[in-house]
Amino acid sequence: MTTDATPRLRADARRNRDRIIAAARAVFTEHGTEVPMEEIARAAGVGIGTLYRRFPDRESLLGAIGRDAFQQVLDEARAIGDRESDPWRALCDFLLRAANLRTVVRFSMLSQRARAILAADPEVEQAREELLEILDGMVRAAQANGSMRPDVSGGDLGMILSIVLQGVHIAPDDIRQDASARYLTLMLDGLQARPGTPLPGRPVTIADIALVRHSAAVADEQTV
Amino acid sequence: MTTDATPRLRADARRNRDRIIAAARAVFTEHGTEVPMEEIARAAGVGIGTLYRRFPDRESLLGAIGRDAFQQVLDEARAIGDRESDPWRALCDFLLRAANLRTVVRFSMLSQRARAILAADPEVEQAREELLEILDGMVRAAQANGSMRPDVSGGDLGMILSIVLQGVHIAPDDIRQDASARYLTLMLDGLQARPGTPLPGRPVTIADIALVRHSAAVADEQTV
Amino acid sequence: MTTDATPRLRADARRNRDRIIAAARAVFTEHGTEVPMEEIARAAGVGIGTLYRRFPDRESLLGAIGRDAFQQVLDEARAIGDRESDPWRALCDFLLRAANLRTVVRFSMLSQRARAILAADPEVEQAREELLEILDGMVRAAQANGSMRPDVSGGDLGMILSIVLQGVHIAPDDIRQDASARYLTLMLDGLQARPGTPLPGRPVTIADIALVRHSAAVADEQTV
Amino acid sequence: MTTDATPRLRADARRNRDRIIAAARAVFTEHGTEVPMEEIARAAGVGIGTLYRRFPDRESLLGAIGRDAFQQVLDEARAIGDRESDPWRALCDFLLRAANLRTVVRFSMLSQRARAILAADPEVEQAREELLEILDGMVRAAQANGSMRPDVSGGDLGMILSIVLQGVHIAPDDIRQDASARYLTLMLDGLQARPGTPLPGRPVTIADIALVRHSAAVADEQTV
DNA sequence: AATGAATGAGGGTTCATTCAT
DNA sequence: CATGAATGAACCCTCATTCAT
Repeated sequence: MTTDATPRLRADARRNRDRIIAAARAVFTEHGTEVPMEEIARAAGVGIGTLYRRFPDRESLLGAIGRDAFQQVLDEARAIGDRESDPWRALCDFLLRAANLRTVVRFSMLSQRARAILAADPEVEQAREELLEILDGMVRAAQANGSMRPDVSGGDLGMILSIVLQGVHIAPDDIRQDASARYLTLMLDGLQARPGTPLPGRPVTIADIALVRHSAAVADEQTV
Repeated sequence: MTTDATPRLRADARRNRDRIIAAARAVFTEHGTEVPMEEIARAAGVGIGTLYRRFPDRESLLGAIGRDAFQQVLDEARAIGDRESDPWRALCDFLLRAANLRTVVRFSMLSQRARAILAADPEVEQAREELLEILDGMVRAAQANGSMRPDVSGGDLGMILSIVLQGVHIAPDDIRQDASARYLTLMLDGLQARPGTPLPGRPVTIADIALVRHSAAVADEQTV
Repeated sequence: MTTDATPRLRADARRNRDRIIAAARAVFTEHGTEVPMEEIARAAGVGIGTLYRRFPDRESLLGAIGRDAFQQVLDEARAIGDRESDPWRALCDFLLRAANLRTVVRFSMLSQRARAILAADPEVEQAREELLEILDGMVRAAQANGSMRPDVSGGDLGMILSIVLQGVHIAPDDIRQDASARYLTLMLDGLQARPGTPLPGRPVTIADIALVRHSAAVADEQTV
Repeated sequence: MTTDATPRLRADARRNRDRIIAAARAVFTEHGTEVPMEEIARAAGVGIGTLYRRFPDRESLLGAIGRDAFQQVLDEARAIGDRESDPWRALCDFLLRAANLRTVVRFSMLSQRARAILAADPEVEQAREELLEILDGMVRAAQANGSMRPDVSGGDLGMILSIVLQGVHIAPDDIRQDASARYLTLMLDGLQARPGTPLPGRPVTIADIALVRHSAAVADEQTV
């Protein structure tokens, strides 16, 4: 469940670590990344001291969850790449499945702080880059065989994924269940349009959004 | 700039009030709705006491900004309705202009707390409802004249707007500038598709998302 | 209403001053001497600025009220001394009437701060001393003619007055109305007892309690 | 020292809790119930955080002290009832001993807030009621055997106790030491007087002062 | 190793007092 | 003069983190 180089942990310590990560993921997702650490400890059923023994501060906990999450999405992406030969289908498939993993990614967008932490984590950064590469490959291939409009690039797909995965807060539960898939599908229909309406801005390449570290440090929380 | 029933305020007090609202809007947008009040005061160039004199707590400040923001968007919507006779063009126009106002709306999605405050404000609620009605009218008209796919409803547009206005955090500034318009345009192309890919879920009506108050109270922060 | 050497005040200023004193007396009595100054201004129907123009700080307001109150009690005491020749009757009369003025004195017991302010006010101090002298005279005379037990002194009567004027907080209104008079009467019956139960401690002279300034400064709020 | 249902506290925590209660009792008595919490923490020799961990707010601390205090007085009352067969002697004994505990009761009269808190505490309320019952029993018995004047009732004794326990603030320390006992003794002599001076008001029954909750809520701080 | 107690810095809010209108 | 706006120091309380049991 984690990719840390955790040398060797007593069985019970290992168990505690996993419970903490799972609890933190749930609590962060539900109440934001600024919840009291004590609440996480409670949700994990451990003492606050134990939580701090495993994760010396909030950052390290966020980092661990982020690594975990990116790794899962990356695995998914690789699997799809291996299995699906039609690039458009692969892209749709990946986006919709990534949507299924959205909860594990979303908290990374909740706070400036969380973002900075993830951006600073080399392991996260690397997974993210590979993910973008895969997306870019799918996009190029789909454009090459004419199934996708040509005025977008791999980075646009990353942007779209980010946008849709954030979810909405204004709808009742049942509608939220389907929301990501529903609006991703609309977006995908838009991506097929040829000729489509001219798009404002310019194609966003994966390089444009690769170096979160620097741009984000500057641009901070200003969002769009 | 505000819609409060502010009976009569000395000129300097009035000026301060406006500066506070403007500063708070900026700071909330930039650093989230939980920033220290002191920071808002500093940004507004007033003492913390002045801030509290005008807005007895964070809620009331959030409420004032929210009322302001919704009012602006609503005015825009009405103006477009009056001016533009082609419903599809009206819809595109409105969405893209609303995007220009996104920063003033976005903070309402930043925290559970902010959401609850806005949902509890009758003036906000009313503006929101009228906004949805206008959207719904545009959608019906556009569908009636064949310029929009029939498997969506007014609430879907509300959802789309919400999603896109949240913005992304992963891109450098110049790209974020255009992001909303760019992806809204893609989405609009998807909305023209006939026949489009079958959409997961069901059409979201404006009634579905009208009563934020209750559904949100239950669903809380879980988001999609 | 005041004894200040207030040179000459415009009629409206004078009116404001009196309204403030009256309002402050009421508000202090009802809510303690630490109420927000703003509340006093509101009760007086003046702006906070006006309040501060007349009384540069809380101390001076407390002082003014205290001087006023002591003066009233002192006038009463003198009048009784002039009118009543039987010392026991004079004493009873005075104590019971002072009880009627208790609200204007009581706040001086509410807070250490108020006490210190009054103790530091020469005018108050002088009125207080004269009051004690009068009490002492009554006591000596009553003891001389055999109507009062001999094992008490003038200071004891000051103590008793203080104690009873503080009132109780545990009773409903109607009972509180009569409480001071009722328990003072009991106390007076005790003071007639000859021979009475031996009293703990020693007679408290007026000298014992004259120099509030010093003893109180040390003993502070320790109360009994 | 406390009657809380404190499940099981680590030894050091227990020790801290007791130190806090003791310190708070002293500080409240000395400086009023509105002293900064920090001062209490300092007096107890603990950090402010520890204080708040044990007592989540000022109320709960006041409540704990109040329960403690009433319990002690009640125990005393019961013990005297068991040991002393002469009702008049029992009464005197009790009043004078309760006087020894006055500091622990007195703060309950310092502020409207403290009073409301105590009134709202069921445990306090119950102890108070039992105390009044005991007093009432003593009064009736003493009147039955002719050792007390008949024109008073149990509630009067409650009133007297309240009044005298409040103490005085105008005397130097050595005199304050004996004050309660001294003036209670005078009062008791008054209570023996047969026939005594007719008392203003009417006998106060224990029922009259039993329901602090309601009457006090209305009458508030107006005191006598 | 796990626990939960202790700590204190930091943010929210109030209010005494000063100052511009 | 009267007014009410502006200010900031002070106090309440929370919570991240450290440390004794």
